[in-house]
Order: sequence, then structure tokens, then C-alpha cells
Amino acid sequence: MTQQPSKIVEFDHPCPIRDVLDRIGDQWSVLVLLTLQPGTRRFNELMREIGDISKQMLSRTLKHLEQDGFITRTVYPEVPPRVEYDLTELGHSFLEPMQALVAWADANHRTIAESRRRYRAGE
Amino acid sequence: MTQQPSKIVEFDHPCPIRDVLDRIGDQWSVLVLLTLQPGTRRFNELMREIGDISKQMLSRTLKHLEQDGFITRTVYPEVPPRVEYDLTELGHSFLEPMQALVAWADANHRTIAESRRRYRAGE
DNA sequence: GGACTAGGTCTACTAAATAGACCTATACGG
DNA sequence: CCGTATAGGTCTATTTAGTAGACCTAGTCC
Repeated sequence: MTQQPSKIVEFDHPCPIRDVLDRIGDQWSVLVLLTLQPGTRRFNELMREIGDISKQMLSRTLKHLEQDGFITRTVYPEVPPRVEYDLTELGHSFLEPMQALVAWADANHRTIAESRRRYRAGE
Repeated sequence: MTQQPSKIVEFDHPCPIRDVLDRIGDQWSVLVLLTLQPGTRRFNELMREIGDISKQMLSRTLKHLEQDGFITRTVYPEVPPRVEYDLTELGHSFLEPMQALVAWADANHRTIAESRRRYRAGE
């Protein structure tokens, strides 16, 4: 319980949009949500599918997402323990506009890569 | 030129979507783009309008966005110097799906805030 | 009774972000 | 003519966030 203090629950940003975007705009949240989209996942499944997230960050990201109501966390008191994560209604509804963005990224990543190349080559 | 190395131009992420999302998913990029949406802005105008971004991060974010083709940077060689930033076509097109997300955030921030409160109160 | 398991947490280390001093060259005020 | 202000940054030192990897738990299998 004495872990890094982390301002988990303090979010009195005056602008509600920044409030929300700051939260889902971190390195991992969107990725976790997208990984949960096809259905239930367990902790280590998420680790494997995402590939390069650390345990601590996954743990923290999941805690945030649960706290904000994007996902549910279900513990089965077995040994070894089993914990399942699922998108909530809110989580699913968030992914709709997010999909539009993913589609945009998919459609435009070539243009962007090209722009980067040109820039690197010295304008 | 000997600033913090920064892997500005290295982005060989296998997944193009993560590539793009990692870039615009940082703390500031989206905020800068939204601030440029109404029209041309100068460096210090962006500083003031965003409010809590550091000079260095604004400078870096603008460089990234220019590099990726989201904005243009126009220098007027006066003294004191004048530099104007503008969204490109690509920048504007990106903001379309982004608007959907902003609208979602606006529509749901109450639900989220409520969820956080409940969580803090101990479920 | 030793090894293995899943889902984490803890600690020590490294990378990134911030605050704020500093730089440039000209124009203006006294 | 000397000091000051100005815009758009960069540099350095400090604070903060993220990572890697050891460790914990307790029940089941060998």
C-alpha cells in the first residue's frame, strides 16, 4: 500500500476534456482498451498481446481504467489466482470514436512516414 | 544542436497504428493541434493559450508535428523574430476523427467523474 | 518437500519532463 | 550611447515517471 504515491484519484483539471484526454492519452490506456475489445482477457494475456508493457504499468493502467469505469475486474479466488478483465458499456462506447482515429492512422501513416523521411533528408 | 539526443526520427514500430498513436498520443500533441485549429498561432501565443506547457516541450512537440506534416512553421526574419504555426491539410483532416473523441469526452466526463468518486469511496 | 503457477508488489535504476537561466540582434527611451 | 525590452528558442540542473527484475502467496503435481 506504500507504493509510489501516484495521484490516481486527483483530477481536478478545470477542463473536463483535458481531464479525460490526459487519462486515456497516456502511453498505454488506449492500447489496453483495444486489446480488450475482442473480449475477456487475463493479466498475462494482456502482457503477451501488448508485448512491451511492464507489469507495473499494466497493473496501473488497468487500475485507472477500472476506476474510470472503462473496464471491470473479476477475481476468481483460486490458486493460482485468476483475474479477468472486460470492457464495460462505457469502454465499448469509447472505442467507437477511437476506431475512427485508428482508421485515420491506418489511412495516413504512409503520408506521415513520407513526411518524416523528407524532413530527415533535410526538407 | 547537442541537446538531449531524442529519437525524433526513429520510428520503426512494426505496427503503423501504434506508430501514429504513440506520436500523437503524447501529453501535448493533440492539445497543440486543437489550439491551432482556429487559425495561425505564434510560439508564445501557444504557450499562453495552453497554459501549463514548458517551452522545451512546446518546442519539441512543434518540431515533431512539423516533421510529421501536421503543421507548417513559417519564420519571418525580423528582430525580434516572428514564427507562425499553421495546421496543414493533414493536420485538419486528423482533427476530424479527433473531434468525435473530444465530443465523446465531453458527453461522458460526468459518468467518468462519478465512477471515480464511487471508486474512491471504496466501491 | 521441491518446483510450478498467476497476478501482482517492491526496490533500484534509467529515461523523460520541467523550471528557469541564458542567448541573439535590433529598436526604443532616457 | 547605454540600458532595457522583445520573440523564440536552447542549455542545465532537478524532479518525476517508467522499466527491469527479484520477490510473494498458497495450492497442486511429481
